Amino acid sequence: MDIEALPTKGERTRAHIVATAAQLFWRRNFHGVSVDQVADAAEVNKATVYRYFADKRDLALAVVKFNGAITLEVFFAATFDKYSAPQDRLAEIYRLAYQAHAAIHADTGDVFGCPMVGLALELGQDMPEIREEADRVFTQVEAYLATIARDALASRGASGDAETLGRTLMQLQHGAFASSRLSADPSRMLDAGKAALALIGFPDTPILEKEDSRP
Amino acid sequence: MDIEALPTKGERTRAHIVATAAQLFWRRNFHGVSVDQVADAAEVNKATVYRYFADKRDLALAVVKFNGAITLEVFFAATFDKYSAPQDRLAEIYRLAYQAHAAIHADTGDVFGCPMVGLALELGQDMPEIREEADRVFTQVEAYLATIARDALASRGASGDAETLGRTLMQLQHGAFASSRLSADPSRMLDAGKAALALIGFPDTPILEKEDSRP
Amino acid sequence: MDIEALPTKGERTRAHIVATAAQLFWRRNFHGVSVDQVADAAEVNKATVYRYFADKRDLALAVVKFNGAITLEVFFAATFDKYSAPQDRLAEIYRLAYQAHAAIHADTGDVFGCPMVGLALELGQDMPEIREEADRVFTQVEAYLATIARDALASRGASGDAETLGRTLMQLQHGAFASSRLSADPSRMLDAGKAALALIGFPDTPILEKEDSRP
Amino acid sequence: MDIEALPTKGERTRAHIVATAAQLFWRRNFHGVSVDQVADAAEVNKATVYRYFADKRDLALAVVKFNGAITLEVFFAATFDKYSAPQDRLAEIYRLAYQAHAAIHADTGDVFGCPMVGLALELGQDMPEIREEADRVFTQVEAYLATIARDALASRGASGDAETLGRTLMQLQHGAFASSRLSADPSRMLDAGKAALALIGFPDTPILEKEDSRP
DNA sequence: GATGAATGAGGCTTCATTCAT
DNA sequence: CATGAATGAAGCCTCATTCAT
Repeated sequence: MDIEALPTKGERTRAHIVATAAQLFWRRNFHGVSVDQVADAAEVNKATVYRYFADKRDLALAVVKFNGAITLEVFFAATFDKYSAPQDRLAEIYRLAYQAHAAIHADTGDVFGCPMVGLALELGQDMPEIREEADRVFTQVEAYLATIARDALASRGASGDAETLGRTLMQLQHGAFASSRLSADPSRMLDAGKAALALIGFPDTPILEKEDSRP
Repeated sequence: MDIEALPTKGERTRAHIVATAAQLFWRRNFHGVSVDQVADAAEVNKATVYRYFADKRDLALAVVKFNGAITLEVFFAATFDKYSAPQDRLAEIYRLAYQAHAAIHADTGDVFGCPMVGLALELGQDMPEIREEADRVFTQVEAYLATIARDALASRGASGDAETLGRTLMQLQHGAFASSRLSADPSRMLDAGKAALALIGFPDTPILEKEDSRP
Repeated sequence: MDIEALPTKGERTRAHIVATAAQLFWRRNFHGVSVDQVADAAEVNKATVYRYFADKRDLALAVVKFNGAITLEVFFAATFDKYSAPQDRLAEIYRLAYQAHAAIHADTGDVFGCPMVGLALELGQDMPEIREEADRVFTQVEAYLATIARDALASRGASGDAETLGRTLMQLQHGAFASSRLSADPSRMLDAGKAALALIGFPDTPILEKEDSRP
Repeated sequence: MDIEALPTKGERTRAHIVATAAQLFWRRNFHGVSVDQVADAAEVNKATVYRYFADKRDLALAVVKFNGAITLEVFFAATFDKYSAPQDRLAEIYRLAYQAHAAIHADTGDVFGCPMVGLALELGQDMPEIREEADRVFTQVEAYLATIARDALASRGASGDAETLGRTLMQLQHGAFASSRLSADPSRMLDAGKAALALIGFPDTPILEKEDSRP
């Protein structure tokens, strides 16, 4: 993640290209961004892009892996380190997602949804590796959410299938990204977050500090 | 919907092109299909496509409208005509979605997810009309689902916010399509269906005929 | 051959592109000419080239076929129509080859050799069809030369194997083109012509009218 | 020729690159081989190639010189040392050429013809030095063949122009390579060898050990 | 009115070559 | 000195779109 810390110049260049492409693909999709634009944005020559990636699709795969790593590390692992109560963890995850989207929305007026799903839907048929990579990431997401579910059931002394609930939470998370993007409204993320907290039996956990102050 | 029934030849040709493009865009995305391929598949000359649609994006918009109409009519309106109990309606909606995906999966080995979301994510940034059209459709979907929620709450004598529940059901439906496609596994649709039925308080409603045999 | 006479506009365009490319590939080789240059020289858009040829190599194959047809028709069939004595036919063939090369040499200072062999050597490993097409043409050339050999043996009442002699004449013809090009000297064609006429037993047949006037 | 014997490491590296490139250019042509591939095959860094050669074309020129040296030394000088009778010398030359091609054909299924002519035809227009270098080599080849012709005429007590015959033999040799490559059939070399031996008046000299058994 | 033919713009990719360590 | 890294210039090809019959 920390590009500066990479040992060789080549690895730094590669990581810089991936991070740049991730931004562009997220905002304008795979087909909406040319390799020229990636190279320009990354301030490298186009041939340098091809030194590190076999082709544009290979770059997309690297971007999906990059996004997957961020998702798992920044959204889940860090949250799990920071909080231990399941409702706090789930609230934090939605809070982070909401804040990220709200910031971008304030900046651009748009909501870009989940960058992995975007790429996987656009390229999945053409490039099964991308779909599979995304699937692998979401299997891990599901495991994190199942842990939250398990802990929540335990803390409430309730019985239930944590794996099934984990899957539902994961699907609801997909829906949160999709409906936020389709409606261009980041607050859909909060709706989903509340529903998710209700699903694990903690309906009143706040996600934002003063969130219910709006009419 | 019934192309044969349209009054003029022009309308039939146009509808035929839309239906053909809808299939192709669904399976191979907008950028994965050329206008040539649409014309070939529809067995019309390419210039004929441009007689009915200003450009390829205009065709995509027509496809989203077409898909929206099918969704609302075939999936929701028809289901509401056929069933009146909320749990039966919800089960039928997921049953239809599952069956459609399972058939395509058996045929192609792939799962293509929601065709509107696919196009909207691919073109949304470029073409706000498409995103807005999809949003409009899902607002109606949400209304149907809120009706189901309202009826379910009423039939159970339970209190709760049907609109909020409708939104959750709609987001879960998005998640069902997304995770089915990402995992290439239509049975994710059933997982979501069960969760949805549980959400409206009818957890034991079967979606398929003999699926409720617990081990 | 007569482009004007082709029935459809498309066929005329295609034939015009082939003829243009044949010139360019002959003078500057396959890799020395870009598709842009072919399109410019033919005064059509580059995409028009790709309407008629799958790719640049497919164009090269068409050029080899075109050159083969010219060789067989203009050099051999026409000569066989015009003359009946074997020595006259052989002399005419070398005369035509010499004159063509001498004219180009006077014009450009260069000698370009056999256009089929040029393309076949440049692309043969990559594209067996081209090598095979050229081989097919030279099998027919060999048959024409075997006929000359047979007639020559018969007219001299000599015995010998016309097929073997035909092959030698064909190989000598290859050598004539090669050594003319390597030395940039069209008169090597005359050297080979004289040797060929000697091989069929008519060593004193003149190829050019006053050719031995030079010191 | 013997790379190991070269005095300095630089000379050895250079010679090694040339020999490697000669193989690659022979089999896949000049434009079919990238400098990267040459460097990889020679197991040197690409910049090392540019240390020894101004550019890729300069490397090609070195390759032609290398091939010319081999041709003159291995094929002609060595043969002239080994045999003194003209028919033996000519037979040996074709034997060597045939054996080399037959071995490669057995190995790869392909016949690659004369490596100098290949490069000269591909680059001749672009790089006159290459054409001229090849021409220089073939002038020497022609001289060797004229010596054979002269000796053959003398040993048969026949009169005739040895220079002219030498040129014919040289052209026939070109034809032998060309038609072998175009037909992908090394035995064309033997056909030409027999014709060459007939031309110098020794038609029954065998090229291979047991090939003269007539049916 | 429908279609074969044509086009301009731009995308992806590769290559020979040079730089900087 | 040798090498990993970088680059500019093209080349091939495709696509959405329009023209002309």
